[in-house]
Amino acid sequence: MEKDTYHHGDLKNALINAGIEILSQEGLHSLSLRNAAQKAGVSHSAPYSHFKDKQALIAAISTKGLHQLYEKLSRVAKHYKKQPLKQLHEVAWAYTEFALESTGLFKVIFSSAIEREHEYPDFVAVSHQNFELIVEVVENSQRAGILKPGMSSLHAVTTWSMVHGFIFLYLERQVPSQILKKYKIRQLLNNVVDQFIAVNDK
Amino acid sequence: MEKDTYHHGDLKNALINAGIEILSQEGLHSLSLRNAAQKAGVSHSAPYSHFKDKQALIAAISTKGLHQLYEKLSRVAKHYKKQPLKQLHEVAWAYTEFALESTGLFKVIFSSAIEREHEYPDFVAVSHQNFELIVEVVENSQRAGILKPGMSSLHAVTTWSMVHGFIFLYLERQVPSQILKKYKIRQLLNNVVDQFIAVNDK
DNA sequence: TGTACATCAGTGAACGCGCGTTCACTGATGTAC
DNA sequence: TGTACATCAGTGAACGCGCGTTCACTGATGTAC
Repeated sequence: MEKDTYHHGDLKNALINAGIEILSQEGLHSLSLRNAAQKAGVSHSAPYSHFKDKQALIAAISTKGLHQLYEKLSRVAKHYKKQPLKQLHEVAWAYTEFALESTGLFKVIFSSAIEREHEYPDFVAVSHQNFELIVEVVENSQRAGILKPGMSSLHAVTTWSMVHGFIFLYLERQVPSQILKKYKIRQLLNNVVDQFIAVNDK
Repeated sequence: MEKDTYHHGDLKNALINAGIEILSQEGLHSLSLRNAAQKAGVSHSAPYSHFKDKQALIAAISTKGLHQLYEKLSRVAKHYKKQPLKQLHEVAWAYTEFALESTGLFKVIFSSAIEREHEYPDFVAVSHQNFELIVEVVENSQRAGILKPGMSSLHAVTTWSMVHGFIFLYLERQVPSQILKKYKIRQLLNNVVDQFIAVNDK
């Protein structure tokens, strides 16, 4: 974060990382070009040498965040490939962990803060990558008889909805406190996923 | 919205309604005290006669919105009480409809925009009311064998997560466009709910 | 190797904007007599 | 019924704030000769 020379050298990445830090520490409401510039140790107009406008910085931050999420999810998915039920649980948990660790980043990624998506093809690409990963996990579960058969992309929307909805309600403090007192978040998530596993109902 | 007298008469409610209108038409980013005051045809400092600060207006708006949601959901729940499967589908649909019709209001309600919840007991109360309604629908389905048995409040969190997550992903334009091209939102929601109905797997 | 120069990343002053909030005020209302 | 007065809802000027964005500039860098 310190600055020795007039030319920063890697200001573009420094601004992206500053933005991610701001999101983690203070939240979306504090994310501004001026704030990111300050955190990168640079004047408030310097970002314009690297980003067209605020949207462009947000797009870069979201893209990097989505890549991080994809890395995390695909690592877990790969590791548990042979155990579909465990894979489903662990990928869902990894998604939840990411949201808990990088709440501000997670929120901005899925907040449609990017208004003109088509101007940021990298973002769209990694977005698809993530969805395809969910589809693969769902198909793996379907093959193992853990999830009902059927169009996997539709089931992927459902599975994603469930996990995403849960973590969102949790982050927004909508889960009743008497439930939070009794259960850890991991237990709640397991319960959510288990409820979803339809076929081999005990 | 017009003003004939120096004293407005019912400015408090007028401001709440103005806020709701702003949320519907322009979204959360446009909701400000000054904007609401202008929409109510009153000077920008008039709101301070009725609300302590911006938080208080947001709390009042959220509370009214949650009441509206509760009215809608409970009407539907009551109507389909004798058909638990249909009840589950229709309540989920009513929730979705509310989010589609009053997107900005829906988002602000579930955005933890209220920072000091305990200062707004009415909000907390109607929030619980809504959750209890979900619990009742879940219990009704459990009695009919449509949902697995188990602690209904936990299952309610799951059910809510699923519907909430789906509509949130939809509103934030996260559902892949190739899926949106093929299916109407009502079909997608039905698919989500059906996937969730575990026991009587065809 | 040394110098002239083009490039362009980063600076800092300036702009206009909308915001939340305060404060001394004004004027409509309703009540006490 | 008519008047004096307290109340308090609503006004408008003012404050300080952070923001995105522009623009003429400066100074570090690397390349052509």
